[in-house]
Amino acid sequence: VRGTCPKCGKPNQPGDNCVCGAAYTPADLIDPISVLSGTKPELRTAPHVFVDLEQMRAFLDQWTQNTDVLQPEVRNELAGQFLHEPLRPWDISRPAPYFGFEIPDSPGNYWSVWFDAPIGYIGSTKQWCKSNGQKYEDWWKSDQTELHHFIGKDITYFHTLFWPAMLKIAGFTLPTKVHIHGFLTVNGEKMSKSNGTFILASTYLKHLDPSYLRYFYATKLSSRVDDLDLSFDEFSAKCDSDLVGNVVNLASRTAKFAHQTGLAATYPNDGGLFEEAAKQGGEIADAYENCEYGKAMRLIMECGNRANKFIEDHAPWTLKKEQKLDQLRDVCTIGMNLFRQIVVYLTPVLPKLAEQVGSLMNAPITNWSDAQKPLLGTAVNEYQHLMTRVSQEGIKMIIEESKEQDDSRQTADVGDSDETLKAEPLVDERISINDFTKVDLRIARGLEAEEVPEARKLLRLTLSLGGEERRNVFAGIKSAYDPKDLVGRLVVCVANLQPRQMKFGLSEGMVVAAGPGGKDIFLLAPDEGAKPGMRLH
RNA sequence: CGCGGGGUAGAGCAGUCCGGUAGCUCGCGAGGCUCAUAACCUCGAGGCCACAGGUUCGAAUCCUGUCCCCGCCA
Repeated sequence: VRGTCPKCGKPNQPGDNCVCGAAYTPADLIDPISVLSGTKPELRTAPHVFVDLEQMRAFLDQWTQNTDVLQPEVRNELAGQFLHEPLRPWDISRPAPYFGFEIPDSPGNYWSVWFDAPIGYIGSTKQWCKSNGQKYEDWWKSDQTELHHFIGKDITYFHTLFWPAMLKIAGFTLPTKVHIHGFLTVNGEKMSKSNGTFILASTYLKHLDPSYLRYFYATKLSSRVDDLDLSFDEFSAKCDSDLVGNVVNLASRTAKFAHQTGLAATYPNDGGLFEEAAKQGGEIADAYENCEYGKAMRLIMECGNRANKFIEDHAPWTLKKEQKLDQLRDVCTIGMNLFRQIVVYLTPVLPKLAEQVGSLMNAPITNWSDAQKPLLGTAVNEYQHLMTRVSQEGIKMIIEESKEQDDSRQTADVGDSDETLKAEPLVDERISINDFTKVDLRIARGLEAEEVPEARKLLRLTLSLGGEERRNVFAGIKSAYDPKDLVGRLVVCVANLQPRQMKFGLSEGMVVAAGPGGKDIFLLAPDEGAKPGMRLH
């Protein structure tokens, strides 16, 4: 809705604010016009259901301001933005048409998504408990439970005001912490389909290893609500230099030798490097715990720098040339252990790498404390690249492919096979439009459905074509459909088929379905909105 | 004066709570090494820490004011 600003009189302003700085509601606009239809919107009234949040004032003040469940900037924002004046009643209903659940004592109204969506957190726990022999109350009504929400900043107040108020009043476990992240931009801009930066995870996965993205995000994330930019140049540079050039390079430089020498039985003198990195374990763990992932990555990379310098200084390649095999084994034992230690620290971010290193060194990484003690006296398997540099080709493909998903020129290239055509070739003979219109195809609703016990394939259906119009139909879909799933649903039927007497009764039509048969029979169903009796054209 | 956040080398950031030689990664320049995936190591250039005042022996850090950017307003 656009219209004339009620404050300064400037025409063609949006429904909520004007370039003059005024903020208002669409109803305040002078001469409002719908930008879609060009017509004047009409004002309607409808009953809504509200939660009187202000009644939770004392709790919300205390919970948001005097605990550490929220990040400081979020706490401040709530104090200045919402809590400095009486909380407005929260409108939790939406009139039909809406999705979700109708409000039992307010027919025609549905729960607003942010009223019922968080309840899904409880619902999913309940579902999990059901299949794991537990009770959801033991989680959601327990002071033993730690409840952490990780959310984007756009849904801050749902999770910091509305949701805790709901939990509080219902006597449920309150969040231990609400961790709020900023938005993700790509190459410095809002994600956009036309720029190819609206990237689906599935598109990314087709071309690049998820390890890169996981690591990159980790280096950029802190406990603060900062936005995060996925710049592909920085992304490649970071992954190449940190993961390939620093971390994995350690194994690249020593594993080949270590494969020949094995690891020493006692840990050689490394000038305190392992010890130093082991001591940092606590600091790194704290950084993870506090969601300071960037800091954790920085600390870990420092370990890598020190280790690479150690290799440089002790030149295993020279030892190899001079056949000083004991020394070579010692240097490689150190190099591999410093490497493994780093991989342990990276496990939360790079689980796949941890797994690979586990099998490379014949000792799975299973625990944080694996970084505290060197691995000794074992063999090292033949080294293969653990990670490669980020493929620029892959990035290009991701962007290209994302562009193709642009709304304005939709294409679907999902690689459908031609098996179906081989099974049933296209018909060569052409028919006229008149031939086609002779077939009276109608939307029908299943009213009754039952198995025909004596028949191998048949179900008997009663279909409604709207009003009192009924058809008794035998359909060969017994192998694919349960009768109770057909009652109430819409199908497509041939309404003017010559009735035919069968052994089990009179069949007065046909239900159309696709597929070769057996379990693979697929009834046709219309899109939302179709009604029984509508004809197919 | 609506509210919140931010302004530190070309880029991305740390350091700011608890004042004491301005740091990391990438990029750039020079050299080294050659085990490693154009990798690694050393050295260097590059910053009046947005601006202006104040407090202090000492301020990126504390205080006040100004400018600019970003986000939010159920």
